[in-house]
Amino acid sequence: MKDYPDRMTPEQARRFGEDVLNIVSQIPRGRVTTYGHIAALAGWPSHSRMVGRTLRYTPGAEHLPCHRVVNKEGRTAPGWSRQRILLEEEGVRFKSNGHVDMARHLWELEVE
DNA sequence: TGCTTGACAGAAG
DNA sequence: CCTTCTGCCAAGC
Repeated sequence: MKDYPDRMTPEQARRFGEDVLNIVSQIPRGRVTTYGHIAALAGWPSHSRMVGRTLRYTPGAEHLPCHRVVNKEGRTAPGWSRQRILLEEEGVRFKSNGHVDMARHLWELEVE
């Protein structure tokens, strides 16, 4: 019974970061995916917040399609209004409440 | 060592 | 629909 959370070793953290960037680079144009999905694919389902941290603070993430990552409700990143513009330029539709129409654009990488 | 901060998620009101 | 709270967990201070 773990009454304490698993902690990432430096090696696991490094690997996690790689996987996150790797997955983000595969999001197709005009589609979006979520922080939670990426975290789960990387093997750390409870680390959705770490995905956001990685994208924001990792140098080099800017030239990846990180604007295609939104939260589960289709909300864009707080304080990054340009994200919406970038998505709309790819044809992503937003609902009247300002959220991405997830039913239409959600993309999930399949694993065999 | 302890408290605060988030590019999150889910539940509650 | 929106706000607020709790759980989450690495980073900052």
